[in-house]
Parts: sequence; C-alpha cells; structure tokens
Amino acid sequence: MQRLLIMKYLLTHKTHPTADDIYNELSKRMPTLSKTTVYNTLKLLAESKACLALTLDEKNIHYDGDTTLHGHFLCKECMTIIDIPINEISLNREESSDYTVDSMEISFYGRCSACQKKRM
Amino acid sequence: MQRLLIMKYLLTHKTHPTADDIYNELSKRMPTLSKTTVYNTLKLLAESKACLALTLDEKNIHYDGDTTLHGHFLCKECMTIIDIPINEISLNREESSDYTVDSMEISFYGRCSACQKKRM
DNA sequence: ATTAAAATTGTATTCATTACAACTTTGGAC
DNA sequence: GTCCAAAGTTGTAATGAATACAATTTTAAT
Repeated sequence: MQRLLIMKYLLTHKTHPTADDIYNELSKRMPTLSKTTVYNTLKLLAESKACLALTLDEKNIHYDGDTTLHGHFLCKECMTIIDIPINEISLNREESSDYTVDSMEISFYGRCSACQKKRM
Repeated sequence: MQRLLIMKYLLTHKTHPTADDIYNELSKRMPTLSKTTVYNTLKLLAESKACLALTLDEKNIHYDGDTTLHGHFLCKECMTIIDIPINEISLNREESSDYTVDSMEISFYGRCSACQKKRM
C-alpha cells in the first residue's frame, strides 16, 4: 500500500523529490509511514526501472517518475532540478536564454565486459 | 604543495579516484597528509574547473583531471568508471559489444533564470 | 625579522542512507 | 473462517562520506 502511494507520488509530482521530501509529504496523511519504507521502496522502484534515481545532486538522491529519455538541469544556487527535453540537448556548450550552463555530465550505467563474463 | 601533488595525481591517473583513494595513495609518500586537505583541495579544484567532480556513483564523488568533454560509464558490479569518448555517444539506447548499458543520465549544472536575476 | 594571509592539519560533527530485527499485513490452501 | 508462510512495513541503531571548526604551520612580501 505504501509502495503504491510512493509510486503514485512520483508519477504525479515532477519535482524530482528526495526520499526525505516524499516522506515529509506523505507522512502528513499517513502518520505511521516509516522513513525506511520510503528509502527501501524508492530503491526497489529504481532497481526495477519503475523510476529513475538521479545522482546529479551530490548531497541527495532525487527520484523521477518519468522514465522516458530526457536530461536534467540542476541549479547550483537553489538546487532546483528542471527537465531538459531530449531535443533541446546539444553535446556542445549549452547556452539558453533562460539559464546558464557551466558544466555537464553524461553518465552510462551497466555492466562492463569483465563483469559480464564473470556471470557466465 | 599538497595541492600541487593532488592536482598532479589527478592529471597522471585516469582512474577517476575518490578523495579517499587519493589520500590512501599520497599518504604513503607523505605521511603527514591530512584527509581534510584532500577533501578541501578537490572541492577547490572542481569549483575552479581545474578538474571534474563526478556524481554518477551515489556512494562517492569521483574526480577527473580530464576536463575535456567526454562521458562516463559506471559498472554497477565492480564500480569501475570508464571514459566514453564523445564521438561514441549516441542519445539513443547505447549498445556496445564490450559492455551493456541499461540506463543513462544527462546532467547540466549552472544557475537557473530566477537565481540569475536575483544576482543583479 | 616581522607579520598577515594562505595552506594544512586533526578532531569532532553532520546527515543521508542502510542494516537489522521485530512486527504486521496479505492472500492462498484447506 | 482459520492457518500460515511470504511479503511488506516499522523503528532504532549503525555506517561512512563529507564538512565545520579551531589550531597550527608555511609562505611570501615588506
């Protein structure tokens, strides 16, 4: 039940919340909710690819219910995360009129060839 | 002096070390080195863009002396980080014969329009 | 030689995340 | 309905990377 609420929260909020954010929101209406449940569930959902676990903020893991391919912009001042549609991404220096980008990171996750072989 | 050694270490090792990695290596030859110095210095270097602070591993910040545009691949099993040349990156599902990619993250960092304005 | 700024150090603290063990709920077998 | 194992949930305690802080040392300019 808690899991469903957490998943629903992710799908209806595009704010890229942290585990703590979600706990604070949901525990208002469900006072028995445990922080551990939120952490466990988010980990589970991310591992099963039902959501994304974003690591761009070095302080906290942020979660995203939108699993379609898109980028993110983190404002280093207010720490807000904004979605960047894939068609707006160029691999060269990004310069929008809205915001200034001073660095980018492109990360891939999976299993390397060595670990791949070990599995067989 | 310590700063120079740390910077030199980053430039001569393409292993994307963590602060701890660097401390462990350098303290062999410089037993008085402090962990705090390593953390402070890496933070400083990254802020001044002399190196990159990679956040793709949610457990540790990894540092990269190579500031040219390139991507990274993190093996979830052995936690090794491999460089991905920019010309090998396609924004569609990445499938190499060497390794399997099951997710990717494209992150931009800077200041949003609201925070931009506040500064003036 | 003096001295202020910069760099370095060690210890103590913070805080997000995880480990763990206990407890509760769920849903199928009978 | 009752029983029971598996799955889900909870609270507390532990972990560990990163930072705060205050003290000490080094640097370099005058």
